Amino acid sequence: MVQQKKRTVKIRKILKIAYPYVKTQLRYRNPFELLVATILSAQCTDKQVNSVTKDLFNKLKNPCDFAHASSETIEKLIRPTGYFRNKAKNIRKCSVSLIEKYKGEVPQTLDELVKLPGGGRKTANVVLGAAFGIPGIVVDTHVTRISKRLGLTKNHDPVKIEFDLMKSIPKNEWNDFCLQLIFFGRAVCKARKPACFTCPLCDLCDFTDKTS
DNA sequence: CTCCCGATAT
DNA sequence: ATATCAGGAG
Repeated sequence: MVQQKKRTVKIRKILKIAYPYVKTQLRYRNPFELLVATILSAQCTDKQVNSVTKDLFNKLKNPCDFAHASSETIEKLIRPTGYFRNKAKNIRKCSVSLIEKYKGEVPQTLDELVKLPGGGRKTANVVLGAAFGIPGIVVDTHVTRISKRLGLTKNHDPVKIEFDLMKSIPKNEWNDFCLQLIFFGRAVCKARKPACFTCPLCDLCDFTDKTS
């Protein structure tokens, strides 16, 4: 629909003005550190991830270090991020896989990244975008919530939302657009108490908050 | 679908 | 006390 297309263009323009320079808040020095940090970021704030990765990457520097470390060692280092048993196990399996399949390097395609233990489409697209500059739609909790509120999708399935956004957003803006939604989601269009009164998109949005 | 789970905001 | 945080595996 033509109206819907124009609305999407307006939304993109306003978000670009509100968040002109977006970059992941996850701290990392190489693709492998970003991969680990992104696995740790599941159901956890970036700030909380950064608080453990400083010490974590000081002690375990590469896939080989993680592969040889015990699960207990990794668990202790990442505990504050939650889901620490699953995450420790996944990061170790992921490191083993990187060594066996890719000589310890992080692969640069979506198909290869999604097959790594502990990393799904969201993790894969974060790594592709931030570490390698390859366009990808990152569907996390913020992107899901806001896409629905703004009517950019009617779907609930993250993969369907990813493909809906791929169709309506120019490819060279996929990464920035998702990061803009995430910053916007943290500051304004929050899950719990959205700040609709100060929202720059309120005229383009039909969502009404029922919790306040 | 359920389970994993600590830290923080409300 | 409860909802939420750059989700993924079984």
